Amino acid sequence: MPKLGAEPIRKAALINATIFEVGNAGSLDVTVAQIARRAGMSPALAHHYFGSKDQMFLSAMRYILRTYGQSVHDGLPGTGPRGRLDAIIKASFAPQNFQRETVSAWLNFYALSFVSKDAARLLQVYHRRLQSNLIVALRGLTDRPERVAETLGALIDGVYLRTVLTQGPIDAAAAQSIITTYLEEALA
Amino acid sequence: MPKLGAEPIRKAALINATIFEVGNAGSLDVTVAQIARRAGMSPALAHHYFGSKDQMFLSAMRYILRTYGQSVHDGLPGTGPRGRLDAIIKASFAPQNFQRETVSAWLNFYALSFVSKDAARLLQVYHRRLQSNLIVALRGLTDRPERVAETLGALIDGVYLRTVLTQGPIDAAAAQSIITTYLEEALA
DNA sequence: TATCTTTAATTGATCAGCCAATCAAGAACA
DNA sequence: TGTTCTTGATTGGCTGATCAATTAAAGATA
Repeated sequence: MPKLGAEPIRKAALINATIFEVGNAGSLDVTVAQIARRAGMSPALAHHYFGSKDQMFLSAMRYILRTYGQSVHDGLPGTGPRGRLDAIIKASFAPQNFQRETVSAWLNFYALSFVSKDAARLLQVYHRRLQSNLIVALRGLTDRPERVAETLGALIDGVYLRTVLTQGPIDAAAAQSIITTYLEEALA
Repeated sequence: MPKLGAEPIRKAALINATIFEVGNAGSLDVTVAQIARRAGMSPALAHHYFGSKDQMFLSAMRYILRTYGQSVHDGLPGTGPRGRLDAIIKASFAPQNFQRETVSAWLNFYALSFVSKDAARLLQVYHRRLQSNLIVALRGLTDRPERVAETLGALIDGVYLRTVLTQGPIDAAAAQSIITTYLEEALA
């Protein structure tokens, strides 16, 4: 039943399934068959659309990074420098970013980026953009925006990681409050 | 040629090989055969000593955490509260912790801990101990040691992650300077 | 000392099953 | 007709794991 225009739908389903399965397994040790089955199609079709398992991983990673970048961008206009800053922080701790599977996939892709040139490049692009956003937002709030941006970026990553790794329910508010407390000290 | 007392040697070799192979692959998608070959023995022997692939992963993780905990403990006596604090920070950014394979394995185990109860427990133990060390060291330096310890712990993780993910040579000194700058602000 | 027994170390052979990937071919639309 | 979509069948190879069998050391016996 070849409904035309299936490609983007199938690809999206496969990317979703990839993130889910990777998150569920806690590692990249998942099979194309698993992913394809989860996405409701045959393994052959998955290969047809992505060519290889590696490409599926990369596309999933691209999707995750794009989604995050988009959520930052959407909140960005903000009012004044401090508004911009808060928008970035808020986006970083949005509920969607705390979904188990997303986080697990994220971590696995981090690890992958040590080895895969493509993954490393993707990560670097996202990273630089975030950093540049932070620096712009910090101008006018401090006389060393680069330095504060570096610390703030690392702190966001660290707090995010710990929040997510800590067992029990996720407390996004507590996470954000650590960030804002730091900012109050650093911008004072 | 059964030289008695081979067990600890073989196990150590396997753990080393596990970390190396996981780090090299950038994921847990490595085979027992790969690991065993790297450790210079047959896959059967690897199974003989560890029972299963999962147990090999867990043992490798245990080893990494123990090594890190030991390096903190070794530097700990320190002189006064600030000495203790610096010892912990120094240990966290010691050269051994920046080895590619170790970091990659670390990240993969983080991801694994979402799914494996055993891995999660290991991580929690290490985490709590580090946190408690930080709090003790911070007493007398601030009137809210818990709060600062939380931020500091997250910051160490974040800075570590970014240092390691950034392409090019590793600048441990720059990493440490971010931490100390934060401390100067927070303890002022 | 010589021989027997026990035990640890080690592997090759083997298992059923799954792997990623390819391809030819069928099915449904334009 | 031609294009897109879809899969079953198939490929060669690798998977984790088990087990029986071999080797050599240590300990016991005489």
